[in-house]
Amino acid sequence: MTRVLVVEDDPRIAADVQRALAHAGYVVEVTGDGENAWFRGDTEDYAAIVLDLGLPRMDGLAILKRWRSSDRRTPVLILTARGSWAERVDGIDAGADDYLVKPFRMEELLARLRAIIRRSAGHASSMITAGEVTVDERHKQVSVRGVPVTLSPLEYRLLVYLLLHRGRVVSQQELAEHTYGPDEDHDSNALEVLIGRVRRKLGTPLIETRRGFGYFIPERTA
Amino acid sequence: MTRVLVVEDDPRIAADVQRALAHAGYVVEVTGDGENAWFRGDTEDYAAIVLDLGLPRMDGLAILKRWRSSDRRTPVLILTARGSWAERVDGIDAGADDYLVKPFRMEELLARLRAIIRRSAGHASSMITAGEVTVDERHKQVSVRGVPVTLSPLEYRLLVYLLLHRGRVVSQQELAEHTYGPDEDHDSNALEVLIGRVRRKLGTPLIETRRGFGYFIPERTA
DNA sequence: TGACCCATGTCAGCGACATGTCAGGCCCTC
DNA sequence: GAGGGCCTGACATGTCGCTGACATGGGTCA
Repeated sequence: MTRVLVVEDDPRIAADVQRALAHAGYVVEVTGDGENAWFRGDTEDYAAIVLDLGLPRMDGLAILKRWRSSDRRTPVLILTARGSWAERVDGIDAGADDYLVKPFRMEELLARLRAIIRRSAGHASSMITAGEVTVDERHKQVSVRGVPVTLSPLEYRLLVYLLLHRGRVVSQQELAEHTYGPDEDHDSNALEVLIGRVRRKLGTPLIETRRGFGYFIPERTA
Repeated sequence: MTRVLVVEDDPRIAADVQRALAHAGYVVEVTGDGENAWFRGDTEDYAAIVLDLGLPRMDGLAILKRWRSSDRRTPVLILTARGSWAERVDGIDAGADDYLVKPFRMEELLARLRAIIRRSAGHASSMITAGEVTVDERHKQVSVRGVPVTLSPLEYRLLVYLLLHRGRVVSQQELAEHTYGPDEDHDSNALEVLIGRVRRKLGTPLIETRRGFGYFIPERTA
């Protein structure tokens, strides 16, 4: 099963692409909204993302940069109306894996998509491990020393984000943004409570507190 | 000797397909007339049938349904100009074994034809099993511990999708998209009701709920 | 045509769980 | 040792998913 996210606000193109991809055997999800796209790309697990530049609400390049800066390495294929060289460079710089100018032939989209998925196949693993804790993205399940632990959606998202950024201190604000979504006000201590619950469920010291800076999961745990 | 019937009224396409199939070693018969196609499919014995929708005199889907309702199980590959999801679903529901959108590459037609012929040769590749539940995709039949269970079309589609993706958590949104088709409004709890009905009919715990994540069928069931 | 049947959607209520809020306590830091 | 950052338990509220009952609507058969 191969899931692909299509981010495109023109409904006609979106429908065409969706049909072609579905027919090629992908499981396709479509969104035309930038915020939504960013959030899904950040929290869900896709084999690849087809990203239109020029979206309402949030620019495609901005979304891509945010994914990359938070370490989501899902391969991204950019679509753009204009084919200017500068824009192409911007896209590649922002971390796109390939680039396609509209209008394009559907076969070409399919070919390029296959290519970037194949290329990325060597990297992606859906298991994340740190210390005694293992996260299985396919099952959305966490285990400690092999024993399954049930986390709620928010707890899960928080833990995965910290794990993806292990070896680095993650500030409360950053963590909140990636757990709850963007532009959520947070003056409360909900995040601290959440951290506490995750710690208790894991039952093993994993998430460290860096007083005044944020939270931290060590890179190598013996 | 492998006979294939091609039902296609566009003479150019018909000629192309005939040439390609003949070249691939099939014995090819062509007709562009719906009545005639139905009659031959009903009385002759083909390894497979390539069926264009949108024929004069008798609609392709209607032909297919008549064959199926009189128990002709010859594998059918549908051709259609439009690739709408609804149409695809209709085709599959009517008993088509596969589906191809025009324009298509001849290699793809050949590959899919080989696939449905091989599948129909009696191999179990169209059987899905998980735990005590078995689904025979060819005959669209579900049984639990060998006892047949009757599912409605929607229930069946939902179950098959979950089974095809067993070992992975499938979100409600994804499941709804593949059960009802894309761009359907989804504010109701119809999907939950459907899940409930499938569970009751199966009578055995198979579909697990991952609260907040989606539904899940385990990969290996003892 | 009318009487039924089946598939499906809708709704309301329930129970369980998820999450936010708050208050008090701990502990590090200066 | 005072203050602020962080933790934790208890509680309140919200949300999710399940279920039974009913409504609807398309098909079928006499």
